[in-house]
Amino acid sequence: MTNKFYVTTPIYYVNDKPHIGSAYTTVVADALARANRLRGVPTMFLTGTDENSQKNVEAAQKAGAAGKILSEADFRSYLDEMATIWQRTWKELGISFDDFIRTTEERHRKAVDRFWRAVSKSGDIYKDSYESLYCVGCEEFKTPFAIKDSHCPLHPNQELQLVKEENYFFRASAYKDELLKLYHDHPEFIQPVSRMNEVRSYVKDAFEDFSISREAKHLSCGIPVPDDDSQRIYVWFDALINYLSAVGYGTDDKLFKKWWPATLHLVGKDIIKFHCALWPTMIMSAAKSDPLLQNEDGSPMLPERIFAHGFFTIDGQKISKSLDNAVDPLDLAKEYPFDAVRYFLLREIPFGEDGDFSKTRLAERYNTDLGNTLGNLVNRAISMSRKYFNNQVPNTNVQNTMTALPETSWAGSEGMDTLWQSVDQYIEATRLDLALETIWTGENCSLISANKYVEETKPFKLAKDNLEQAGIVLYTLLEACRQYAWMIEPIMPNIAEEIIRQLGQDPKKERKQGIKVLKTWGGLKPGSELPEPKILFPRNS
RNA sequence: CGCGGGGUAGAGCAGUUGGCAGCUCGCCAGGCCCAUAACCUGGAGGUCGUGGGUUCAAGUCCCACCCCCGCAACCA
Repeated sequence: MTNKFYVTTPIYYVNDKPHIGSAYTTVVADALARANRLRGVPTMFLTGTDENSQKNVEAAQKAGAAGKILSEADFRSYLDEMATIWQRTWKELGISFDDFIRTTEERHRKAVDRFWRAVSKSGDIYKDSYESLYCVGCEEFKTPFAIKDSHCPLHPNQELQLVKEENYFFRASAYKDELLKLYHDHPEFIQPVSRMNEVRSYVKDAFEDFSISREAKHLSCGIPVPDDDSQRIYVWFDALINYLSAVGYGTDDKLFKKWWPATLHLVGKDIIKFHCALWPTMIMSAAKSDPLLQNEDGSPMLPERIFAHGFFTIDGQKISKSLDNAVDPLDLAKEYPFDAVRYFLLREIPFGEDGDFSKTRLAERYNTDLGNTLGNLVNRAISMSRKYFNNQVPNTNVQNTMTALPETSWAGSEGMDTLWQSVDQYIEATRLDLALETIWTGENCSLISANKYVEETKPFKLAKDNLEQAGIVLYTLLEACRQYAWMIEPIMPNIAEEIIRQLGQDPKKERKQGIKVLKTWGGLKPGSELPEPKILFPRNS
């Protein structure tokens, strides 16, 4: 692994505001970014908007007054407005993106220009007259192979359009073998495995050259082809390059060298072909003529990993506007602390699989996992300490708290180390669901174990006849809570900080000490003040 | 021969490299009283879709079959 973490989400079309699906991708990226930052890894987290699409034009048209012709300025202000909405939504949801790229920005245009010229110099762009069936739904030309009953299988009720025009083509097919070799040599390149298989068979059977431009007269947006103003770059060819332009390709070589290649592209399962097949071949080609895209040995600098996550249904049904079941993440944030929604999204769905979103289930998880198990543990530990130890963390010898009291199942500070190891391992594997599961119900020092430890030792009784032991147990619980807070920080940043504050510590100061210190047993100072606890997750009926 | 997902306790779901079938909710019984009617223990409840096969051992691998869900547009 490299010593930096550059993670991306897809750039989103701005034909609508964010819904729970795009929020999911973005929350996953955010949690991974936070986890890496916490671990001291230099992190770049990129998200943004895809603005050069005909779909956006249509949306802008609809948003405007009926019958009014959309002017260039109208479109631009629509894009600005939507981009603002997306950015604001992410901020309200606590998304810690480091950069937000818009494909209408100058820096992107420059990157695309440089990239196109590089591919062209490599001899992989040619002009050809093209007559083919075009699916407006997919925004792509369909090969005969991909057509069923003279319709696109993805959009069977939409007529395919017969388009005949001069276009530029990208010689992707020239890289087919190199691509297959990449899959073979780097099985981790595409995850989960099922997607790798899907992509591989697509490349083997149906991978052809891509048409990468459209005649400008058909489009009211798009980046002009370098040196040919009559053509506009096809939206996908332009969009993928955002991952380069955001880190300085074409504008800032030094910055680019710092961040590229991307560590991880997070994508939805619907766009894997573009990311897993087209994108690497684009780079392979450009790299031949652009040293900036080459590794030291001259090989192309490809992204390290692409992870395709699944889709949500809402109460078992596909997200659809006609059913009006699209869930607005901002609405959810009104009903629950958004940390709770983040927890739900990341805990509920095995990463990479499809999953279901239901408010009932969210309420259940909120009350049980969060309120009963975590919130209650923090609350009872602090309350008892305050009650029996003068509103302080028991002033006990930390050494004595590293092992459990006899005849209990608590695994001690070693168990806590083991828990950290599992958590780190799962985060590394992008399995946040498993990381959370382990923290909650695992063998070693999970939240459940901690609650059990209370039952086994009964500190509320010990306080009466063995105050020293009571102190040991309570210190153990408080210190465990401190560590739990840091374990869940990437997933629930606000709650984590709140727990730290309730333990009488300053989250910012603690964070500065670095992960190694945070993980070390005994970070909580014996005898320090404990403020009155507040309910972390008020029960919701 | 379209594509994809799935069939595991009443409900919702986990089950990495095959090794005594788990989690949450609900239900029953008990304990506890520090805490958010929260916490802990025990119990009932599963022929892991069906039929074959490989293996000392299969929910997990192989083969066949059955059933369910999504695939106009909006849409990750």
